[in-house]
Amino acid sequence: MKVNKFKVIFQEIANQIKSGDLEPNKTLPSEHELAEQYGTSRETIRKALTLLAQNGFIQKIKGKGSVVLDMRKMSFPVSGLVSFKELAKNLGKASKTRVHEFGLIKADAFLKQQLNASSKDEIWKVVRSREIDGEKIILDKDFLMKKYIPLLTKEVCENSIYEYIEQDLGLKISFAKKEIVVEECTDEDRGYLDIDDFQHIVVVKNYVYLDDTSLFQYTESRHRLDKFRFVDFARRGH
Amino acid sequence: MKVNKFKVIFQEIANQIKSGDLEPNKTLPSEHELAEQYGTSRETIRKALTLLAQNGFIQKIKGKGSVVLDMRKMSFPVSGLVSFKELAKNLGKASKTRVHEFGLIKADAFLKQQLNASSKDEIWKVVRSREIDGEKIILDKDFLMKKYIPLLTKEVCENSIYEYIEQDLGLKISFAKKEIVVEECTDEDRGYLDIDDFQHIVVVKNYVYLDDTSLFQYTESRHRLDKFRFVDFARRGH
DNA sequence: CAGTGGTCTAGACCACATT
DNA sequence: ATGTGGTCTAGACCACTGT
Repeated sequence: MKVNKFKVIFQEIANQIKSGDLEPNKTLPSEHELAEQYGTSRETIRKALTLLAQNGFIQKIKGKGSVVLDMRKMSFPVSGLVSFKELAKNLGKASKTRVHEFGLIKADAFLKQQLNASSKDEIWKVVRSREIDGEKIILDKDFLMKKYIPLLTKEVCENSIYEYIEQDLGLKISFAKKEIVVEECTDEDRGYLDIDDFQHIVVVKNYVYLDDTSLFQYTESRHRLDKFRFVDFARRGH
Repeated sequence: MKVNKFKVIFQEIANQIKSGDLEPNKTLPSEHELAEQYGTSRETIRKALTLLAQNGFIQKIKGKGSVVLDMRKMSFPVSGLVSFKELAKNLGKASKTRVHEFGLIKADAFLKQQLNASSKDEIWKVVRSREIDGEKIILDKDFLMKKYIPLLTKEVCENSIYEYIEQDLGLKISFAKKEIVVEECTDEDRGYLDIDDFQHIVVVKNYVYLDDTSLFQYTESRHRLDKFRFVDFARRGH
């Protein structure tokens, strides 16, 4: 495993903040002091602190120092690019995944557009429902290019597709375009989820790319209205 | 105005990508070449490229180079921390703002919690509707601490509160916690917006902080279901 | 092999806040 | 005046990709 000093320092300080070991509204040691403590150069410390600032852990104030932000008020952002398994683990709730559809299909017009696929591309289609605290509230529809994922099994889909792709296939999931909209419920939604009387459903559309910029997955994550929650930390671009 | 080499380089390359001058899927000149071109050190070039990567303009690939991503497919993220005026300008649509409520109030229980306010804190309350293409579809409810914004006028609210805060007051809006949920429509929503038959409304809650980490604003931006759209660019686990 | 980006260093100068 | 973070430099070594 590759070690990066600045990532290690980022993690250590992040953990100290999460555990409350470093208290909100207090300042960290100065960059100079940290450089001495960790036996690195100041620029390396600065890379770690930049990561902390980007993730909402600290605020750097010129002339003063790096102030620890109150993460409780932040109720941590899960906005990025996380699999359901990782998310459920963070939430610490009982969750259950059911695979309703699983197989290889040809790209139709819709998928050709979403995935930049050609007519002869084969695509894995997976439909899964997610049950949290006894209610089926999320429907995940995944479409993965066979070109990049040659083999997929139902067992993998019951666990975590991302875990399989990253750990077993050694591919690197890198970035995604994410879009959140509200649509009318479909019969499919009503069939697989506990929709109650809701007429609409929140749809999170993801276009997911690998390391080498190839688009390999299109995903629709359909959330029951009342259970949807998206938390983000944003900085203002100056 | 302060000039930062790496920000200038970031802007220049970003503009070249936006204009199509630099084509998608081609690589930028190497960091070494760019350093020569701009007459800077390589680390400075790297800061600019890091910004480009974080904002979805390029993908850096070890051993190969920095590949220009296809921003058309990305249909520009407006996820961050932007005022409605900035957003409307980006969209290029006809928009109109109406101020329905404007005044100073005392912090009630709800606001005390949202803004960490005490009983004697005074708070500006502003309620505005936003009309786009002839339809009133967004209701913005703003609460600002008088402690940080001593004076506010109706005219400012009709233009842009952020512009006033940043340009006239010289305060720096720095970061925000953002939360997106769906709620049931209130009578207030129906009164000020063209809600049609929708039962629910998308609510974006913002807790906005200044430069010195003080929480100065709580905002609810209430969007009609069918017109809501949130686009984001996300990178996986740094 | 040469060329690329990734990490790290030791030092410099600046702008800002506090004393 | 001192200490803080912000920017920038010139160079080093590494890991990865292509030929």
